[in-house]
Amino acid sequence: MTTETDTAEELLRRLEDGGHRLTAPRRSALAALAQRPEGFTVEELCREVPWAGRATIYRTVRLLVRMGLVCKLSMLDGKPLYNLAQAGHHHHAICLTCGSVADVSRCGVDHLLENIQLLTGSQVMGHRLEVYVLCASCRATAPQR
Amino acid sequence: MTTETDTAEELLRRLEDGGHRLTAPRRSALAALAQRPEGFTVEELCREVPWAGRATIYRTVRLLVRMGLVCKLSMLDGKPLYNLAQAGHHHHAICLTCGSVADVSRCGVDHLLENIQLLTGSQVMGHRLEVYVLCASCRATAPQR
DNA sequence: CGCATAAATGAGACTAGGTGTCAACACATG
DNA sequence: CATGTGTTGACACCTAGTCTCATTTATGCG
Ligand SMILES: [Zn+2]
Ligand SMILES: [Zn+2]
Ligand SMILES: [Zn+2]
Ligand SMILES: [Zn+2]
Repeated sequence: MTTETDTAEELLRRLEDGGHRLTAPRRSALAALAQRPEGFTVEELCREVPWAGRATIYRTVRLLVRMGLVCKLSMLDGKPLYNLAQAGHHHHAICLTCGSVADVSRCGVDHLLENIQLLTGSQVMGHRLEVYVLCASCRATAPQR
Repeated sequence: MTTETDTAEELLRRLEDGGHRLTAPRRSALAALAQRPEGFTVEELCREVPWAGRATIYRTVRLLVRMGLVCKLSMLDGKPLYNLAQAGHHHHAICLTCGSVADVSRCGVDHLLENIQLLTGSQVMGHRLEVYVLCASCRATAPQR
């Protein structure tokens, strides 16, 4: 299985492959980030790596998002949340109670997008789908009342 | 056909029905809002009704969102955009060029949501689907290069 | 109508989330 | 070693939004 350290190493490798330098602040940010499979905010990272500049952390996360290594998603109220990206196009099932994020790989909206294109004459450029759930373990600990 | 004034009147009526007072700032905010079928930001409303307090405008929009009369949606970068709600559950096709918002009533993701529920054991509580498009008129004026 | 009172307002402080600037620094390369 | 590009961090600044609290106002009741 993949450990958090492996994940951080992998991210570092990808950064390097992309022609980016592996600096101390980046290593720390990636290490902190890799330990949070449940999703994170940039401010949380800043608090976990206080000796690195806030702007640097934001720049690092933005870089990772642009490289497709991290996803920026949107909670129901619009608040942003980040998480490590799985490969390829996917959507997110976010638990409203514990905040865990499950990636949903199979995209079932292609048909809807085609319809929109046909009906409105518009060209679909992108889409965002977030599903807000009560995850299995949260259902177990706090059953439906 | 429905004019902007009709729209504002309708919103006022809905507010009143909900037990809310019809104050001058609310009337102005609704009037401004009704003139923007293409979607708006709260800051824009504030600029259009400068003699009403900023907090009041935010409170009014929040009220309308909670009453389901206005939708808060999310651009690709996460920036919020508001628009008048059509009836019932729907999604949004947002033009990246002109910012117009087309409501998409028929929801095609039910099947996907069912799958998520079955596969992960989680209970789907809500979802958000935004489609980013190049609308028909924007395609016409700035054709695909 | 007049009044009580709860709802609503507005000024302004505050927060989260994020970008832009710029001088200083770190490296790699010739 | 010189030079140039990538990166950093302090800090100012921005949008979006909430909170407080003293003051005002809409509305229902007598
Ligand atoms: Zn959960
Ligand atoms: Zn998709
Ligand atoms: Zn358009
Ligand atoms: Zn839907």
